[in-house]
Amino acid sequence: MTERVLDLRERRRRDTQLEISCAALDLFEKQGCAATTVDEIARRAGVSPSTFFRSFASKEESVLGNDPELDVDLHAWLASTAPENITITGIEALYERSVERFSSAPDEVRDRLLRTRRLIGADAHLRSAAFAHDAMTLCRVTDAVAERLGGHESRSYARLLVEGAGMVMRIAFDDWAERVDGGQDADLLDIYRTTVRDLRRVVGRRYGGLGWGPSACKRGL
Amino acid sequence: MTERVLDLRERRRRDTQLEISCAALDLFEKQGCAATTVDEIARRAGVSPSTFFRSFASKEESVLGNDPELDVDLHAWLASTAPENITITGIEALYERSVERFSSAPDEVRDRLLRTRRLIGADAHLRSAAFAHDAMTLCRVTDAVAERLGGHESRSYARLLVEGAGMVMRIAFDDWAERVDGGQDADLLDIYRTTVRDLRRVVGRRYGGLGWGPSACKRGL
DNA sequence: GTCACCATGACAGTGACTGTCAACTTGAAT
DNA sequence: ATTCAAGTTGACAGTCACTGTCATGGTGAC
Repeated sequence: MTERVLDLRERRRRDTQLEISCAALDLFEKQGCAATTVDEIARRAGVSPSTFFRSFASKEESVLGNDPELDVDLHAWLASTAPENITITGIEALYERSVERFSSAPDEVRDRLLRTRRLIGADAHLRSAAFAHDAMTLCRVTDAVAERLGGHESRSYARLLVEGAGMVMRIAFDDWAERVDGGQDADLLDIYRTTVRDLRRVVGRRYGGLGWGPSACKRGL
Repeated sequence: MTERVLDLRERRRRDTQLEISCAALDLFEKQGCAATTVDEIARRAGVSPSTFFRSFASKEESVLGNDPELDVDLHAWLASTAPENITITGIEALYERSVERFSSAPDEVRDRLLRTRRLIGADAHLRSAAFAHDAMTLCRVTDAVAERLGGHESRSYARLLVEGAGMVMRIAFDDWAERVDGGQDADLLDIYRTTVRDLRRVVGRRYGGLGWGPSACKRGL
């Protein structure tokens, strides 16, 4: 069994998955996620429901993709970076590369992302599913980061790093979709960088530095 | 129809929900969430499956509670705070009050929270559900905050505020459960405050200030 | 006592998801 | 060309989550 075989089958597998994702996206846009059945998606994609569930765990997952290169980048980065240099800045840089990949991807790919985030913005149920989907990804990333951090920092610290950066990415995507839908010709990379900076603006204050500590809260209400 | 009626029925309703939550918690601990059916939970709680679904949308939701007073606090705070004073510090203070409520709650209440977070830490599927559950709550909070912020800041900014604070809360809860399980007598409120400070430690650097910007990433890999 | 209201349970129905099995495809070895 | 091995697929049965409807019964108000 040479590599070529695996590559060939892998490629076919991805083709099928793409077919399913596109079918699901079309149907979700046309009639909503709730009103769409897996059978319908499978039929439109030209496969059986069995095959659908071999590729995706649920109809929601079928439109929620991941950037596979992100994983590769992450592990390369972790391997080449000393624990004390593992910061949110580094993880944000990884995500920025991913954003760049999307920005310079063919229109078709960028369009699919846009349509997906548009659905997520419009459908609460899908939004929940997207969060759940992210949670699993982020958990894997956190495991890898925490392991590399070793005793340097706690697992909670690793979670703050990873989930913080993930949050920024998620918000940037949604903001981008919202702006594009609003008629602006928004640039995804610009928005991502702005959101990263906004995070500093949001968090860049001392805790309790304002008059609104918990005690003031008690008094005020 | 006086208020007393509503109050009485509401109280009974809450009793039923609590009964269901406890039954679900027990069963999830004993045999896992996946191996537990809604029928089983309902039977143990002494209600019909119909009644179960009248209270909770899914078996996962049945163990994922919310602090109802948080909502009250939030709206009071928003009403009494000028847009330019709406910061993450304020939201963190609200959450801190909620944490205080839990910290000083009866053992039984605190125990239920602990057991829930323990399950969430151990079961990936439940963790996803918890994220999805949080997503809906955070979205409502974001709506309220964004409305109050008005034109002052973008919706993305509001999301960073709300989801950032929510992330800290979530991580603090899980950290607490993990420590308690590890044998330490961890204090929830201490952990929450530490996590809030850790967020500053994580984010308190300039973006791109390290040698690991995106371009370095391209070179290095 | 009676009325209005609402909570509950029974039930039927749909659709998500799982596991299994037989048929088929395809690259590889002879 | 034939055969083999491995993996992919679709068909099918089964379980369970979840929804909607309806009749029943309990409860407080008058």
